[in-house]
Amino acid sequence: MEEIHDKMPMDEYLESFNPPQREAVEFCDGPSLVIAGAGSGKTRVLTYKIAHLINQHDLEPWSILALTFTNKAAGEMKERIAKIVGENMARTIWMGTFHSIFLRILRIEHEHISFSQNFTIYDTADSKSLVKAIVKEMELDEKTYKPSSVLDTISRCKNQLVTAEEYASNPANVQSDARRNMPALAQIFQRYSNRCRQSDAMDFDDILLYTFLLFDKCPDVRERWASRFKYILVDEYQDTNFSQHQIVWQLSKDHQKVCVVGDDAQSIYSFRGANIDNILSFQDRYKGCKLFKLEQNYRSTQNIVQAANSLIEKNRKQIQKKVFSENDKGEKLHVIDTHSDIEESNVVINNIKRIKKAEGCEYRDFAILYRTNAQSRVFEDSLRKEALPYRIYGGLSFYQRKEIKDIIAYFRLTVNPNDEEAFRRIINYPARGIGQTTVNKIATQANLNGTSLWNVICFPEQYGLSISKSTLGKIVQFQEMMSKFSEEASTKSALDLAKDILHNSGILNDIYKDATPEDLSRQENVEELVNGIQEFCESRTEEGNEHIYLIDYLSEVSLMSDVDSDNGDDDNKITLMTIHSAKGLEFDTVFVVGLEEGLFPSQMVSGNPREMEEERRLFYVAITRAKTHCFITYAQSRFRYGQMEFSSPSRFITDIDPQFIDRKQTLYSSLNTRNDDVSLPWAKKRTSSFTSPRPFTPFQPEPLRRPASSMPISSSNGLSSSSSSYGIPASSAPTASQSAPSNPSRNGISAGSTVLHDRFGRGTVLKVEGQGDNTKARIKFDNSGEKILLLKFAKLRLIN
DNA sequence: ATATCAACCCTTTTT
DNA sequence: GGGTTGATAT
Repeated sequence: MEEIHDKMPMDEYLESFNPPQREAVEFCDGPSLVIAGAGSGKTRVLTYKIAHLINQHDLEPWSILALTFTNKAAGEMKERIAKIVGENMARTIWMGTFHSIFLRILRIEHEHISFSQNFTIYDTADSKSLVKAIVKEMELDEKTYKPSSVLDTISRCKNQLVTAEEYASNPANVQSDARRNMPALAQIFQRYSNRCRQSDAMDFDDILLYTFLLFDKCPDVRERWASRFKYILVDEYQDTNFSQHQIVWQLSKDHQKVCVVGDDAQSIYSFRGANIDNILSFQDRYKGCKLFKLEQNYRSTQNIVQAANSLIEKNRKQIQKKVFSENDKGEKLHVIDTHSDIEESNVVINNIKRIKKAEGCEYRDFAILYRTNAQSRVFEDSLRKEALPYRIYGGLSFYQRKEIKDIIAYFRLTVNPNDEEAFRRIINYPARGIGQTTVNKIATQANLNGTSLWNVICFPEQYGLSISKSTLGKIVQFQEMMSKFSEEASTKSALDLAKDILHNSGILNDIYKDATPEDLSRQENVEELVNGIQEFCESRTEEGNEHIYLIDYLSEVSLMSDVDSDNGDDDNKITLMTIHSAKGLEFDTVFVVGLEEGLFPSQMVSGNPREMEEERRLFYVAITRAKTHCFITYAQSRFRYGQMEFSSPSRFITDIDPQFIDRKQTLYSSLNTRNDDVSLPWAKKRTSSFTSPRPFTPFQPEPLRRPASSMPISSSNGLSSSSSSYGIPASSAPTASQSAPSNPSRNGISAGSTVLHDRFGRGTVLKVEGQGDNTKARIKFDNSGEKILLLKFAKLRLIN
C-alpha cells in the first residue's frame, strides 16, 4: 500500500529550500559536512535528504543509517519521513541514537564479543554501585576513590577507546594516577571491566567501545555492516565523542557516503566526552568533503539572532559563519534583574500571564530554561500556587524511581541471572530475611570462584557457601522463583511475564499494602509502568513483530531518558527544563533564568577557558530556542545548599551587544551596584566572613553578603523605582515619613512604608498591628503577593 | 535483621 | 534544604 506522498515529485519540495539547503539535500555522491546554524531548518534538510535518497537514488530504506542525538529526535524524524515516503518505507530505516542502533547490532553479533544475547545495560547508578563495591572489596579509602570520579576516568578512557588492559599497561597512566594520589585506578578499572563481563553487562560507554572493538577485531563483520549501510547520516555531530567518530569512520571509510550535520556553536556536551574537533577536523579526514553552510535562521526574530551572534563572537574557537534572519526585527531581549530566586520566579510567571493574555497564545509556547535541575523547585512552587499547568523534564526520571528500578531489576535478573547489580537490588526486596551479611558471603564466594552471585546461590555447597539452614532455605526459594521466571522469558510475552513477576514476587503485595500518599504515588507509578509495557507491546505488534519478549522491552527502556518519553503535543503546559535538554527545541517565549556568576557560568569552570567557552555556547543555545520573546533573568540572592547566597550578574549578559537588550532593574539592585558596596557600612565586614569565597575575576565583583538582622536603611541616593510592564509594577505607595519611629519594635515601619524583604523583594506595608514581639505587618509585595510577617523575624528594610 | 537517627555530600549538564 | 548513607540501638 503506497502513500499518496510517495508520488509527490521531488522538485516540488526541493523548491521550498534556499540554495545551500537544496545543495545539501541533493549532494549524495561523497562525504559532506553541513554546518547548520541555530534554527536553519537542519532537521528539514536531513528529513528530505533521506527521502531524496530513497526516492531519487533508489536506496533501500534499510540500507540507510541515520544517527541522532536522542530517541525522540529519531522518532520525530521518522514520522516526518513517513509522511513523504510512506510508513512502510520509513519504518525500516536504521534510525536512532548511537547507543540504541549499536546495541541492536551488538545483540545480533554478541558471539563475536563473548557476551550472551541478553546482556544487561548498566545505568549510571549501577556503575556507581559496582565501583563502590569494588573499592570496598579492595579495602581502599572511599573518600579518595569516589565512585563518581573513578567512573569519570573510566568513562573518559572508554570514550577514547582505551580498554582497561591498555590503560593498565601504559606507564604514563600509572604515573599520572600516582600523582592524583589514586594509584589503584588502573586496577579498579580492570576489576570493573571483569565484573561487568562476569555479570554479562555493559555500561553506556561499553556499547560504543565494544562496537568499535567488534568492527576492529572482526573485519568480516565490519565489512558486512559497512556494505549494508549504503549511506550514513549523523545529526548533532558537534556532540559526538571520539569513539563515535571512529565508528562512523569504520562504517563509511569504504564508500565515503556520509553526511554529518551539526553546529560547532552548539557543542555543549564535552563533559560527556564530546569532542568539538570531530566536526572541526571532519574535512581533513574525508578527502574531497563538500561543505555546506546553512546560515539563514527561520526561527527567531532578527534581534534574537543578532544578540546571539554578538554573544558567540566572544568565543575564539569556531567555524566562521554569519547566521542571519529575515524575520521581523522583533523586540529586544529583556534582561531583568531580580532580588531573589522567589522574585525571579514571580517575574517570570507574571510575564507568562501578561503575554498569554496579550497574544492569546498557549501555555506550551512558554519555556523556562535553567542551568541546573535544582533551580526548577522555586518555579514549580510558584506555578503550583498560581495553578498554572507545567511540566518539568529531567531531574528524577520515571525510570530512576525506587519502585520502578526494583521492578526493572526483577526483569533484568529474569532475562540475565548473572546481572550482579540487579541481584543485589532485589535479593532482599521485598524483605525475605536475606540480609547484608548473607549477601556479603555470597559475593565473597563469587569473587573467590570467579563466578556470578547467581551461580553461587544455584550451587551453594559447590561454592562453599556457609550459612544457616533457615537462610539457605530462603535463598533456595528465591532462586527457584527466579528460575521459573527465567524459563518463561523466551516463551511468554513481555506483558504477561511482567504481570506474572509483579504478582509472584511479592512486589504488588508490598506496594499495595498501605495507602499513605507516598504509597498511592508508588502504586500510580507501577500502573504507569505496566501501561508503558502494554503500549510498547502494542506498538511493536503493529509494526509487524510477532513475539515481544521482556528483553525487547528492557533494551528499549535502558536507553530511555525523560525527554524521550515525552508524549508531546497533547499536553498544553509550560515547559521547565535544563538548557541541555532544550537542545533542538523551540518556543515562542523563552525565559533563561539564573544568569549569575557561579551558577551560569558554573563555578566549576572558572579558570578553564575552554569550559568557559562551552558555558557560553550553552547560553547561545538557550537564547536561540526563542522565536519571539527572550527573557534573561538573574537573582541577586537565592537559596543554595540550604543557605542564602548572593551573587552578581553573569558575565554573559555583558557579552551581548547592549543594542539588542532592554534592561530592567529593580530598585534593590541599584542599591547593590558595585560602587555602592564600599559605602555600605556592613559590606566589608560581611564579605570577609563569606563562607565560600569565589575566585576573584575582573568580571566578578566580590560577592556581597547582606546583613542577617533587619536593618532599616534610609536611602537618599535619589534612585527612582523603575516602572515597567514586565512584571515589576510601579510603586503606587505613598512615601513613608522620615520621622523617628514611635514604637521601637516597628523600626519605623508603618502603613504606607515601602520595604524590602530578602526573599520576597519590594513591597508596600498595608497595615501594622500588635505590640512588642507580636507586631505584625501585612505587606503587599510587588511580585510575591500579600504576606503577613512578624516584624521580629522578618528581614525587612525600609526604603523611601 | 530491621528501624531510627546522625552525618554527609550535594548541584552542572545525559546517552 | 534534602536525600542518601552509615552507625547505632532494638
